[in-house]
Amino acid sequence: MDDRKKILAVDDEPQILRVLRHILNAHGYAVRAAQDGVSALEVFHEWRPDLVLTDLQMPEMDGLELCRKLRSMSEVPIVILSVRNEESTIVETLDAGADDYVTKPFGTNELLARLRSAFRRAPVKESDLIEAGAFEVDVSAHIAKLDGATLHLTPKEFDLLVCFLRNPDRVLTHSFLLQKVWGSYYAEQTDALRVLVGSLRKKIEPDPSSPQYIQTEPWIGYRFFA
Amino acid sequence: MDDRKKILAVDDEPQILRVLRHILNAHGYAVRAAQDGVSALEVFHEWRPDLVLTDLQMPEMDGLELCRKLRSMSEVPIVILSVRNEESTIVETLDAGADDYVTKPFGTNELLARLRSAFRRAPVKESDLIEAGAFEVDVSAHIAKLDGATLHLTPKEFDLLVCFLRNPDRVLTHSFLLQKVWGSYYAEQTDALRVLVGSLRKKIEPDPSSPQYIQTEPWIGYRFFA
DNA sequence: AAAGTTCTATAAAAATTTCACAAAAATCGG
DNA sequence: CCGATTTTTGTGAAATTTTTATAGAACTTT
Repeated sequence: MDDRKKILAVDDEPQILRVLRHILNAHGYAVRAAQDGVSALEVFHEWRPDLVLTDLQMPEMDGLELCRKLRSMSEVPIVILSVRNEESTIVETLDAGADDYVTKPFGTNELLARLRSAFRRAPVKESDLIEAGAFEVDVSAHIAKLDGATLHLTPKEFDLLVCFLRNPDRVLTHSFLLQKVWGSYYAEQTDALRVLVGSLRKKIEPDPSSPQYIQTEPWIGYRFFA
Repeated sequence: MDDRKKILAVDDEPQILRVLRHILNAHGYAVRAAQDGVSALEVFHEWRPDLVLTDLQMPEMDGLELCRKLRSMSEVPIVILSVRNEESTIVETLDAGADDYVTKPFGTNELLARLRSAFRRAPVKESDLIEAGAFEVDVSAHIAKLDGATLHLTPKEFDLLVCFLRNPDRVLTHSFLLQKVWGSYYAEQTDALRVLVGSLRKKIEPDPSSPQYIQTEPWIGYRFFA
């Protein structure tokens, strides 16, 4: 069995892809390549890489868009490799969910060290199937059931529920939830969080006005009991 | 309750620390500073920051050593901020467990974006358990139990209890408690402290009128016995 | 156009502070 | 040492502040 870590490299220039493949292979990674965002997503679904290393400038779907798409469905580590070094681009990309940003031309050893770092802090492959109490959730398939009945949740509601199911009993602060569900923390979004909690309660609580699963901890956040 | 994220900034130049403190405060972080690795570790233990932002070159204990020490005891996110930009230094530092490496002079917005990114992928704060007598408190999960039964405490009551549990058997002055629970000392707040002690007693004392855990030391403060 | 998300306004709830007054503790003059 | 006086403490309840819930409008995305 091949237990090498799997890296999906995305760049529109075949030459760069060749170089990357060579370097990464030489350091014990399994590599697959894609030349644009759309095909990158296809490979991602089919191959389930452990990390995505991508350029920004690409036809079909650029790196920023790819980043957002990936983040909406996965916590896979994403490292950007780009010639663009304007601060605004870097900020925008990191806020879109990228984990690191390396500018070309890149030092091979630094790139490898940054990849190791990205792998190190990657979430331990969380099981796709979560069962807790009457809940049953398949994360990658985006299916959530309560007492066997399918819940029809929007993407954000789904993310929020997963977040709760993975951290039961403990208080989850507003900022933690904002970060996990929205990807970054902006205090102004606490309104959106309240609304989201409200709509999730409507779908899972027998009596939303006296919640049994999602309890509010005033001033701090919310606490979930399965 | 202050739910700002706590950043420990470490640099031997006071001027840089001032700038960092200013920037980070302005963006909603709570900041504490240290000028060398040894005092950084002390602050870390006492304050439990959510992230450590450190320079490499420092007296007493340099950034690399600090990084290793921190990693041996915690998964706190570490971001390095250094003038040194040789690839070998970056590689060495990242491999010592740093999560990101930003070179000085730094773009403020990029630094902030990299901090957001580091926060985003930070693991759930490791639990910080205090057990004393019949009390069992997990500070980061905000769970407090007495004889196995969950206590339903408000944020200030919780903070006060933690304060007592961390300083058992000795007299805690009013001003000390005000400082710890309210974050600052205003003499007018002694009323609030009295009321708070009263409401905590109601929740933890078998007989609040003759307290066994929280004893008052007239003219001085309170003393807690687990 | 439909679905999802965010924003806004308002009412309700929760926590905190202030306040009044009785009880307890210390101070002080005798 | 003792009682009067002063200061501090405990406590209930009102007042204040802050946070939360929620409906519906506005905005975005698909």
